[in-house]
Amino acid sequence: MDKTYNPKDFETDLYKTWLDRKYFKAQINKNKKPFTIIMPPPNVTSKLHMGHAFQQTIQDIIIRRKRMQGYEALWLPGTDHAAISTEQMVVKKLAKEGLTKEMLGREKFAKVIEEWYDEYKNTIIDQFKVMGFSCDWDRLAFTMDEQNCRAVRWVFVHLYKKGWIYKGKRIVNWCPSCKSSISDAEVEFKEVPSHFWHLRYQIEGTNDYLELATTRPETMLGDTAVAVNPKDKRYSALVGKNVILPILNKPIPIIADDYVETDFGTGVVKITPAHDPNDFEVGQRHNLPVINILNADGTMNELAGKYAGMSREKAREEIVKDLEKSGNLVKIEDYSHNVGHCERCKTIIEPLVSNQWWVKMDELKKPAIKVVEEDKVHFVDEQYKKSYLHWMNNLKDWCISRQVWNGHRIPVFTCQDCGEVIVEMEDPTVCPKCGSKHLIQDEDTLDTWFSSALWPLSTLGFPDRKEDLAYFYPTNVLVTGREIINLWVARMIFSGLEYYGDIPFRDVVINGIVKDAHGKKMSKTLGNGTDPRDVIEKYGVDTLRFSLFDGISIGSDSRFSEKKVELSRNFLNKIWNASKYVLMQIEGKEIKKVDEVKLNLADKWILTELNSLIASVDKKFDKYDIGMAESELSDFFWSKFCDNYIELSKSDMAGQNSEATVATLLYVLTTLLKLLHPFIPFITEKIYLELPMHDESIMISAWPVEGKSYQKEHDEMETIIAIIKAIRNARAEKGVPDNKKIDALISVTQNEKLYNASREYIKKLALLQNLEFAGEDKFPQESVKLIFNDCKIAIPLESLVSSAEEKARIEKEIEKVKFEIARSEKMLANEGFVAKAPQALIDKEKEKLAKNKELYAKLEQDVKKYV
RNA sequence: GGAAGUUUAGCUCAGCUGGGAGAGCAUCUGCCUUACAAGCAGAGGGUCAUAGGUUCGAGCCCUAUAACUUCCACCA
Repeated sequence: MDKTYNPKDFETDLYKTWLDRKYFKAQINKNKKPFTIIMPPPNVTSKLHMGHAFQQTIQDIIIRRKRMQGYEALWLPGTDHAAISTEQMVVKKLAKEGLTKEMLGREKFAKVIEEWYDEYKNTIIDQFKVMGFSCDWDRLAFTMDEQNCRAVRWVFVHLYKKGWIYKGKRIVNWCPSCKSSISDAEVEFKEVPSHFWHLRYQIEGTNDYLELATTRPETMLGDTAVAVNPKDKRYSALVGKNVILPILNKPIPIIADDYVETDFGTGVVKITPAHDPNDFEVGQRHNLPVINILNADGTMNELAGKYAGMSREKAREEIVKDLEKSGNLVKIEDYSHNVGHCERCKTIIEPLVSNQWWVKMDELKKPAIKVVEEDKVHFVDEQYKKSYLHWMNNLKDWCISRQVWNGHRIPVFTCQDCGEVIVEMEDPTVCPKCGSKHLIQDEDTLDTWFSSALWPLSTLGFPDRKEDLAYFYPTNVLVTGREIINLWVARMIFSGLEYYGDIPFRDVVINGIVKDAHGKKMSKTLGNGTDPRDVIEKYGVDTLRFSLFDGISIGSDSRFSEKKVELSRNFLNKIWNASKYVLMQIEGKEIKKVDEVKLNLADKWILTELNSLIASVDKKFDKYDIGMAESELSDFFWSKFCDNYIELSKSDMAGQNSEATVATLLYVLTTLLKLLHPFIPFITEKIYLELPMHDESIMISAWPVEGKSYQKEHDEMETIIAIIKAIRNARAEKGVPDNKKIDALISVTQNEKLYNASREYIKKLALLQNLEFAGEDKFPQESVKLIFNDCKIAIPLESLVSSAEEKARIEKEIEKVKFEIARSEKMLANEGFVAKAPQALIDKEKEKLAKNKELYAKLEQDVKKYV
């Protein structure tokens, strides 16, 4: 083994070996239980960032443990085609060459997109491989691959025939920059400082005016009514009359509708059905005309008269000016309000009426609500269950058409001759009704989430192959971010239920966000992100992986800092060195198993500790509490194994029974490496392969289970460790430097055998030259005396200890014990406590009291000698 | 506007169905002890956000308040 830990030397090679030996492969195996995770597909064009490193490593940790536990563990990877953002990037690239997608036409454009995907497809995957992810790469899927296209087509046809997909005019969120509709879930609301423009519309046939306020004055061109609340007495006489719309000088009706609040603004609302979702509904109720005044790119259209062709911003300016000129602008107030922005390009969303494809949600959502209510799909963090249900219960129909070219094209064909609409699995060549060959496919493509919703199904072969589905589906756990619970998780749930008849996954783990050292979200624009690739370059993959999980809970946001990376590096270095030490100790020795040797006290202690560790780590894993599992492992490794056991074992190695120590060292180290393997796969494999008695790889070795425990010896060893600590403490307090070995005397009142067996442990760890057994009468006056329940220890320190000092020290000790006794007595004297506290607790308290009283008596006796 | 989460040592966070406040880092002290100075040993450091309440007993349960974070809705 190399002298220093240098991950660069072996990480890449080990991964190659795992790939060559096909350890990540999973296939139907009737002798094993399956355990499946489908990877949330990153965008094809993305590069590894901290979010991926964190979220995907969670899955790798889970799947590696399950594989070791003997499950047929499948982690199925894939990438997403990210239709709109890719299209935007490609369009931008084309623009540099002076081209537009229209110049290329649909077919050629699709080719350019494909080339783009081909170019980027492997970058993210390669980086996932560097991370050590144990995915079954042979199953690598893509949301635009053939299987997905088949699944999308099947589902579209299925829903269409059921009558759950329909085309309809509705208000959509229109992004003038993407030139497409986007779903509600893709709109981000941000508080924007703006104004309230107070306008006045003249009441027809009078010189009176109605005053109303608006945040979007330019939409007045599309006004087809003004509305008041039917109960509002101020205006009730006016309902049914008309007002004159300024600029256009045309009459529009005054209507009454409950939607208007009497106490907000002036209680009068202008109604623009084409450009506001609420106004649209009001318009429907009152049969108002719908006047769309915008083009797809956000400029004003021909219905805007003299403003046609202006941008919406420019039009607003001009209209306000004109209203002011005509005296119809009453005042302008500052007003800050929430404005919808496109999640992708941050452009302000323009609500407008258009003809789109929709999925009816009323029936789809019902079973999807039920399975979550009944915890068949279990949100590991309960709070997300609530928010999921809230969202689902208020779910409206889903707008699935997008006006971009990239993506799954809507498979609806219309016969140009007879108007027949054809929706089938295969593209039609002739109209089945009239035989015409004049068929035209719908121009739109589907929302990316339409295909993502089918991900757990399509990746396993839906709708064609059923064997993998039968074995690996439902998958066990989905690990994803909270921002896509509604966009994605919810849609996978109703999709799985409707199209395959079963839930897509049992557990949903929502992971937090990795923030920077100051708790700020890592973002490209702020430039505060740490690039995981830099960390890997400098410290290796294991270090990065480890640093992401140390002491965090995966559901809450965590902070990442180089400091944490260094701490992780230190721990991995510790593992390396401890392993090096173990290898040195066992070299050339005959190696037996722990159940074949006569174990020493320290061996029994660490084996017992190890058993509780295994139990506790398993428990944490099963709760997906993997950050805590990791810290517990590193605590154990560093403090219990290295600082305690290895140090204790040094004296046993020098003694008669070193074969037990050798066996225990190897067994404990091997077990710890296995437990740590899911977190840090490379270093654990590297060391594992250096150890004797290993299998062909740690990643396919058996996950540890609890062995035999030795509670009595364990507790005895704990006593000895406490004594060692007390001596060390006394040394430090008296200023004895560690490089000075001293002598000590021990007087044992009971369990002499234990102290005989532990003498070397105490000497070695408390840095003693000699530890003599002697009667208390032999204790020199000038010494530090430590009193325990079954022994007393004297450390003669000559000039370092004066009687007065030592007396003061013991008196301090007495005070402490007195305090303890008082505390116990007070508790036990409390009638309420004795009456209501659990018996076990009362007994424990009584026992403590007795022990402390005994100790107190001894200390009192001792302190008298100093009078 | 509605909801959720967080608030514990200087920093990052643990703290189980209520039963003596924990770890790591940082700080201070002593050690290059033959695996490791990226290390070892020891020490100091907290009114558990605030105010009430329930209880024999509250970091934990209840109510209110404050600060930060997030999600949902989108009233012109």
